[in-house]
Amino acid sequence: MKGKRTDLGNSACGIARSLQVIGDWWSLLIVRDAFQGRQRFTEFQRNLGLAKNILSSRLKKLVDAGIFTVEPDPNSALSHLYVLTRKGEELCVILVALWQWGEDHCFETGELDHRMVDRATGKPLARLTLTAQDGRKIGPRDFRLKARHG
Amino acid sequence: MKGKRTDLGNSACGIARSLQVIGDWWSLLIVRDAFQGRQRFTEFQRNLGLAKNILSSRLKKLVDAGIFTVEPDPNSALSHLYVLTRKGEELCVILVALWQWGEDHCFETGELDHRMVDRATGKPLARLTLTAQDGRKIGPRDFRLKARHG
DNA sequence: CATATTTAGTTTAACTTTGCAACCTATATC
DNA sequence: GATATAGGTTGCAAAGTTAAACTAAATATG
Repeated sequence: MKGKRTDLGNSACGIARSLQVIGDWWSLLIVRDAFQGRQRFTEFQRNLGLAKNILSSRLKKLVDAGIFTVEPDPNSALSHLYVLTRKGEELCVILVALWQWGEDHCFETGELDHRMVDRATGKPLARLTLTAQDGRKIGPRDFRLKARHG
Repeated sequence: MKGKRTDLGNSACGIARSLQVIGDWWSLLIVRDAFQGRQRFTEFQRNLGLAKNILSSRLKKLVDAGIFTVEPDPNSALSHLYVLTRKGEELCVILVALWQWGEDHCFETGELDHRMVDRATGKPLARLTLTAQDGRKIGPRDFRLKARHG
């Protein structure tokens, strides 16, 4: 069996499992657009500029994975809406983590003209930081994976 | 120009910029392995089981992007070490966000046998949560993108 | 010293996935 | 009835992935 993308869906690693679902090239960008209020096939397609067959297959995969549900569109009988589930909404942490890292490391100074802000106050979100159970902030080398039983 | 992957590197979106760098199928898994202490080509290759040419091109891209530096191996003149830079270490937040989401949504109950723990205490990390500047925890619908100047 | 092994790749050939354009179907609107 | 819109499907070309073979240098072994 050659040329086939490795299946990470049975890995013991939570990161690999997540990537199996949302690690495709367009998936997280579709979810990002959904957070910005887009709901229809055509809205995603126009905004992202990806081919319709790819969008179709990604949406199918995301619906199968329980990240979107398909709802009827109250305004149009031939259109339907892709609505984020709870599982999909919880991807917000990953999106913000990606945004903050990109903001820090992937723009020239002054190049970035948007901010991720609190809807209530319009002020930027606080930075996501790794935190221990007791509330201590911890650094990038202060965590590890631990087997549960022995 | 057909069949070519869209370049997200000039997008105004921080998420798209991040994905341009670390959105490839294997890149974040290589970084994950680096956090677990792996440093050599062969260690990555054996552990991840990916083809060597793919590992070679991913490592090249990650070095170019400033996520790894190549250092000489003090124990072997023909081996060298891939060492995470500061920029690479700051991906920890993204990895933990992916881990926690995967832990919640991508395993059957009892299937997951590892935990992401604080190295000092051995206890699981606190959950990453979106937080406003004043410390309020906010939900998945309480943030948005805002243009910086008008 | 000669041979074998290890490390870190590169090259090649077969195969899979992605991407674009063009086409299709069903409903709605003029 | 003609046209537009939403949401696809199909066919083909390009790019990505794989395993396996091959290089080349450094080290280990006999």
